[in-house]
Amino acid sequence: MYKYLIFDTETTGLNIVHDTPFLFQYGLVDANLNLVSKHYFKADDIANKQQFITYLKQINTYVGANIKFDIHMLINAGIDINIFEDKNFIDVMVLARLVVPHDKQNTRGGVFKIGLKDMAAQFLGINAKNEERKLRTELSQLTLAHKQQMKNYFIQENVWAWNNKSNTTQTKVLNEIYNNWHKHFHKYESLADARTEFLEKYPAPTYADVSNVVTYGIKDIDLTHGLFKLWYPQIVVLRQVETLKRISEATLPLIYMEREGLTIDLDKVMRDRNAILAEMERVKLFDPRTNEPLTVGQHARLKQVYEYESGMLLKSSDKASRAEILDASPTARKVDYLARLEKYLSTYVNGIIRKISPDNKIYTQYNLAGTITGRLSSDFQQFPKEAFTMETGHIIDVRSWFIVPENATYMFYFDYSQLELRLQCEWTAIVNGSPDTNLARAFYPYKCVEKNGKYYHEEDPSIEWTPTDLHSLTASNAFPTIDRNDPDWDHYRSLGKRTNFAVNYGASAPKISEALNVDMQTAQALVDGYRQAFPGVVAFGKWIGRRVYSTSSIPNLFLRRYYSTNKHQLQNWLVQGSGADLLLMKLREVYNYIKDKPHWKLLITVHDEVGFTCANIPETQLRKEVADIKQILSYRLTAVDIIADVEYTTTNWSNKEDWK
DNA sequence: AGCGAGCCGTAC
DNA sequence: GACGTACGGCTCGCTG
Repeated sequence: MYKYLIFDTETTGLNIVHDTPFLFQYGLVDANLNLVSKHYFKADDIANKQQFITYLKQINTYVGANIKFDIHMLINAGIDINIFEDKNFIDVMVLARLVVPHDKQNTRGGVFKIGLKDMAAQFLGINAKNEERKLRTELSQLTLAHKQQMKNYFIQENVWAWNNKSNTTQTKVLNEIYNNWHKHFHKYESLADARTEFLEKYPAPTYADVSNVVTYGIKDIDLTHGLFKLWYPQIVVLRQVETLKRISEATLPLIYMEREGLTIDLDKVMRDRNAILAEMERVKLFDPRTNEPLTVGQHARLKQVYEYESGMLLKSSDKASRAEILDASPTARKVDYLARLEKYLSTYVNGIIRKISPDNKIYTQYNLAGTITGRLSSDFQQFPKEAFTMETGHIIDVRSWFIVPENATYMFYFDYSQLELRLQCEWTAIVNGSPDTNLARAFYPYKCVEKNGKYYHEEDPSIEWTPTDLHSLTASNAFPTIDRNDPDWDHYRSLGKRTNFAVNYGASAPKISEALNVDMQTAQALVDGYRQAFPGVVAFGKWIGRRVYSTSSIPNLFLRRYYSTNKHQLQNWLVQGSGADLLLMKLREVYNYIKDKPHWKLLITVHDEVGFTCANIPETQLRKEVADIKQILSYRLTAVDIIADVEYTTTNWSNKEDWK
């Protein structure tokens, strides 16, 4: 009788492993998508919880807004994770991405607001923002009171050393301690114990302490149902069934991955933090005109300073602009260094300290609806690859902080090789009937004749096949008079490489000129060199240009449809989105493979790579299973194969090396 | 004090 | 209209 179960939780916080729900809301929905009844119960209400679990078991399709988060909360509330095996997960945020016309989602410069309240306002005409505002206002009042209570506690415990200072100073100190402890704790060591004791005795207020949380929570069931009823039928109409199913099947693997977390070498993070703090203490920034202190974030003022020191007009204060006046501007040189220190301290060091759990792990959520193409997004996607050496010689290597967890021996990284280029090659084959020759020859001896185990170009058998050097090809087309043995060839090849990337992303000559800092004539030569090298890709673009006039949508290689007429962006979406859907599909397949092999655990995924931990198993078994996973991840297209390279480490992420 | 836009820097 | 997709931190201006 009930076909769909909508649920939502209100929780003590956002940590997917350590926070718990205090309120559960759910709704029962029949086959006609009508909401039959709504229910809620508190965490200690055993009888109602049992009833809810019965529904969880009976009903096969769950509906939610950011449903993965609520599944985590159900697990944290003690509900058996095995209940969720083989269920269907429908997330209204995912429905939005599949159903709302993509040109409408694509507010260039802005963001498509995908939060429940925003979508309810936009698509249901229901204004639920007031309830949310009321909730936030009340919580913020409770939090302010709690902050004052903390100060009083410090005074009472005789650890508050600022009574003789101005109110402004005291407020600043209190804010640093209360709101931004993860940034400032090194300045208040003598307070650390008292602060911990206070927070244990008097925990910070949460949504649980707010008066309207039940009405707020139950309203979310209505909003979620409203969007579900509006959009779910459209999934069939708009031919997104396969994609919704693929996303649903990737949901539980991602939940397991998210719960694994990343293990941090906190001691090393702290050592690096101290090194950065000391260096930032040494290198201070001042406005040369006034001697006032400056921070690297004051872009507008810094731009004035750069112009003052160099006598040149700049269009920005960013790294590229600084590069133009580096010799003339001491401040620009200082900012180059200081901005990097600041970035590493704020975003990586303090960011990890803010997020780290008592188990020395950091957790994240992979957003299934974060991108227009279908890529996952997460805050694990931008940890710097390169180490950076400070002027003191101290090396900051962010990826070295991520270590093999205690219950494992290895971390493995399966990284798709040239994923998007291969997908682009496949597209050229699909739309032109045969793949772009030079692109295909980068991957295999396409249109070659075999002789004695060697391959020779079909059109000129005197040329032996070697994988196309795509970047040199563009460069030699653009600069036909420059020989590959020229001492400056590396420079020209680098221009070719950057052009290939930029043009694949849709750049034309003006942007090439700007980005590569070459004149328009050179930029045009590079673009022409690209087009001469890859005529199949050019034809792919033209094909899209025709298709947008004849159909309302174009499917990617895994049948996710993009409802758009934007030829320029579609050319990228079809490639990037195909990679995204391949990854979603493969996450499920490797999940199925390791299901009966608990020594393997999903660890991380970033667009074209999947990471695992593995316990200490016999070498022959390990070799076989790594080969199996590599095989599962590979995918045979019509024109080219998608394959994964394998790397591993027994120490930390930075030390990973090729698996042989 | 809270919020949002804009800027910058990091990833694939 | 034209270098794609993201996320996080900081500053600044606006609002109440």
